[in-house]
Amino acid sequence: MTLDALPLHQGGAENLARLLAQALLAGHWQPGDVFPRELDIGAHFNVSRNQVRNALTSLTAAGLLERTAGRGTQVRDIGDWHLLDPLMSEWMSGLINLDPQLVSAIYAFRYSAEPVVAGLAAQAAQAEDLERLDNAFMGMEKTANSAEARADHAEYDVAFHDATYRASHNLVWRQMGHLLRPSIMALIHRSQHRTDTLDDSLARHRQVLEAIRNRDAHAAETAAREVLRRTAIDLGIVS
Amino acid sequence: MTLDALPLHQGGAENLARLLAQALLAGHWQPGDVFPRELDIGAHFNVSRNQVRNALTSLTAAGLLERTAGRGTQVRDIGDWHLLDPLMSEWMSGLINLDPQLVSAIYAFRYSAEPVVAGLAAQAAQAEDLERLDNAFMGMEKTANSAEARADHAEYDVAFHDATYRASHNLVWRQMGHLLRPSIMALIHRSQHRTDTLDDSLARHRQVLEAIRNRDAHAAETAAREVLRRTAIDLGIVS
DNA sequence: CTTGTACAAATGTCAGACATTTAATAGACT
DNA sequence: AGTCTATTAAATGTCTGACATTTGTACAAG
Repeated sequence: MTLDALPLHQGGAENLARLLAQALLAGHWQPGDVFPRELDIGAHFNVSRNQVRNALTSLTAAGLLERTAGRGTQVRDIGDWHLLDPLMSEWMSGLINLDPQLVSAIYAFRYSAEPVVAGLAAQAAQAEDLERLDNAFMGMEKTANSAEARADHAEYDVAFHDATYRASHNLVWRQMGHLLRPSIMALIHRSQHRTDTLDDSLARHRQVLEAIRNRDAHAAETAAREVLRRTAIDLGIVS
Repeated sequence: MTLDALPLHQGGAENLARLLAQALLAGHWQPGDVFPRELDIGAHFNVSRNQVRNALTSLTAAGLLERTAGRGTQVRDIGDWHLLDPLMSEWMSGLINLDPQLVSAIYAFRYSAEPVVAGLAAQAAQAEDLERLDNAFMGMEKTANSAEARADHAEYDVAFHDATYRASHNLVWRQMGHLLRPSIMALIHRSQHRTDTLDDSLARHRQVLEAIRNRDAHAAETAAREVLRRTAIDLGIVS
């Protein structure tokens, strides 16, 4: 893999890190591949070696690369990537073509975790949490039937899940929800959205909301599982 | 707060970052305080400005600091810290006096998450996973009855939980297990360890191991919950 | 065939100058 | 007196070139 396929970069050093990270996340390099040298990267994008080093430092901190003096830079195995690193989270936002292995791993995690979170939310939710969930759900309803509001619909969908994590009133789960934001967004963007599937998705979200409002932890778990089953169908993981 | 109270630093730039981070985690600076300038830090520790900048870059990435050109470096609010950042995890290891609020939040998270993880492990564990769990458990047994092997016992305990997360064969859960390592270690160190409670703890861990070996997801969930109930008692959260 | 040496290539580090951003200050005009 | 503007100082951000250190390789001596 060479740098030629990458789009031209413009802006600060953060953009360079983002650009390279997204190429890695999309699977343009295989684990074990040697990464281009600092000077080559700098020459290709016409930036100083400093900026290249700053960008590579970020990628290394996120576990994407391994650098050793004299040997060069290598792409690390996916298992070593720091998926929960906020940097990673930021880079994944806006990225549509995720590595399929990542997509299924993130989906599997959410399928196991979100029912628990919804259950906790049913026990711990307060008035302001319910308000957040309500707003997000109403936004989803409002934007369901127009094609041009699709981006807004995705935002409300993410906001709904974020509000669920937040309603658990646990610091760790709340961080998880924040970190998963872009992943959830990516999953939503990969989903097929026809009119009938959207109606079904809305109905399942509504059941989560109602269960949390009724403080019924068991029902919330079940409903959250149903939402994710719908997601699996839309993703093409199952039919 | 000045730098004078900090121990002298020796070694690479990583040590400097660790030193400053642990000072922050110990509460030596209050949120909103201005952090010393690059040149002052460099002069105090007798290192180049480059090393200081590298260290501060790490702390900024972890959400501990906020730096703006011209204004200086500020300590961010605790709510903005990236608790799940691998860097943070590394810096927390070795710190014993965790914030009580943090302890209970982490315990609550584990109580909700680990049963699910154990269930996944029962479904997905392979031969090598069982071997890791076996080794960790046998280590726990071997070090249970001697006071001087207490540190080793804690290591095996942590290894057991890490192996459980790993056996789930999910990339995200595996990362969680890795990130929770120092937190789990801190919880173990806070626990009371008398002989009878240790026997009870061992018995409950054994049931998790057996359930995973028998591929019984439901039993694994229940057993994991029992292990954490024991932990809660040892922590003094419940009696 | 092994070992040692020299060399090349890559990342790591340093020092200094300069750029940019921000806040404070002094001064001029109304 | 008050307010706007220009200047200055202080901090972080960036660039550049040189040098240090680590690693892999080629080659020759034993």
